[in-house]
Amino acid sequence: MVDTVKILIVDDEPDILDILRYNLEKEGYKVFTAEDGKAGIQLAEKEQPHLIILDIMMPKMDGVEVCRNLRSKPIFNKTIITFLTAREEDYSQIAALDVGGDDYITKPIRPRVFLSRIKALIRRLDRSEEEAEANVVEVGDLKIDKEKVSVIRGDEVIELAKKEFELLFLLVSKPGKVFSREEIFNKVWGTDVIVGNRTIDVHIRKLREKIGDHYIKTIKGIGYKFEF
Amino acid sequence: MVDTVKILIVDDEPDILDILRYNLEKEGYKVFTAEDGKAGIQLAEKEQPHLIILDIMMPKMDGVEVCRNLRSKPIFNKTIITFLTAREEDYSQIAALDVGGDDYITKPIRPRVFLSRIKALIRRLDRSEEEAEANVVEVGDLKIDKEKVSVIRGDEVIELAKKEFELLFLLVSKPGKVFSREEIFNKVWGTDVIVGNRTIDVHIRKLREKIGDHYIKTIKGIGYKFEF
DNA sequence: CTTTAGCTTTACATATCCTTTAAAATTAGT
DNA sequence: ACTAATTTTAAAGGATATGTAAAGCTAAAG
Repeated sequence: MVDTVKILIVDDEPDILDILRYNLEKEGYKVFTAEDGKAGIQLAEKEQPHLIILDIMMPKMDGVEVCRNLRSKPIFNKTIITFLTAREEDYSQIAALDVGGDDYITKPIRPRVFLSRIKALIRRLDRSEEEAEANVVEVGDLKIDKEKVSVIRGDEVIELAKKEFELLFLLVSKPGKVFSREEIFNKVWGTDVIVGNRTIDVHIRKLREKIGDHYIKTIKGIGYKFEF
Repeated sequence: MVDTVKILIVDDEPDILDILRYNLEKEGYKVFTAEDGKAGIQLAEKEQPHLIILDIMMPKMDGVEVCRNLRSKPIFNKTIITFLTAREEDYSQIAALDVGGDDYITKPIRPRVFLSRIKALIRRLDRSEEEAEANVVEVGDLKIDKEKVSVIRGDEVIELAKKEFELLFLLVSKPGKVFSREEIFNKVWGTDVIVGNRTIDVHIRKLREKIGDHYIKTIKGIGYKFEF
């Protein structure tokens, strides 16, 4: 369990910073704020917050760019990053998906909704730190056994290699969600390793070979998703 | 949300029953215990607990058998069943999952770990409401899910190609607003790409084909708008 | 030292999506 | 109602991302 959760907000509008800070501090979070991307990155490096909220539309360096910058550094591999975006502003939210954001929240901000959203994200953080995650995750007719690094379908046990397993586990963590290649690289390989861009495909292929074709679907130009 | 969670423990060692009961009751769960499989099944039928913890190694009827028996009855379809197993006996864990177990917990039991594990399982009970807050934009009878890069109408999932999705997303971002061709080009294709001027029309066509004709309206000589 | 398993790279085949084309249909203006 | 402008539509072409088999590499196991 994390005792005090540190949250960094980066937004060029002071009003937004104020209102978010007020709400988050009321819930007991430790809040840091920055008014532009550059300052945000510096502050993130200094404080290493658990969660970072980035406004997408900012002068100079926009949120997507900040995210890409952060995600390129190993320290921020596991940091939860969420975007703030006005619905009308721009549809550039699409780009945010490719960059490895965990979530996005649309303005106008409704404090109650906002908080419950943030809490859901924090829960995820707690869960991954908890020493006792479940050994078995079930999706559709597959049972995924973390301890055994294997998958069970019906009464058949399928042994997976480590990378294969991690890849599958990532996809399964949010069934239906499309994971971009960039996100997969960041989360499975980590940003400090550089591998050729066909590597993912080959692993996907082996996975499909082992567990069956229909679970993992390709979304051309975007990435892969798991469905059952 | 379930108010009082009922947990049934079946184990032939009274010491284990006591220690688990103590820990679970401390957390506010209602605990039932049985010392052999047969009694366990009877109690399960009477109390219909939310979660059942089965020791694998028991004289007479072992945990796997109990689980198989329970799972054959429709009432226990949704019940969460987890096994207690000594770390050495690997094979039985697999067997346990085959038979419809949801998870297994390895002995020796560490109370803190055990409890957080149980809590994780309990969370599954409530998950449907908890995770419900997906990130979708609803317009009319369409639900547009960015994470899944798909559109849902009724119970039908419509998969869109990347450009189609981006185009639709742009139009939907301001329902009613008329987007000029130029604007669409700039936002969806970007200013550095040059494509022929019929390209948009064709994409619009495919969109209409997939989601239905009436959402996207042509404003001749100007552009397109989304309405519902 | 040899073998093996897992991961990555390479190189070519394939499929899907995007774009273009051109004829048909629609709309607006006179 | 006729003409010109604009959009719709079907079909074909092309580009690019992905699929796939095979081989190379590396580190751990025997």
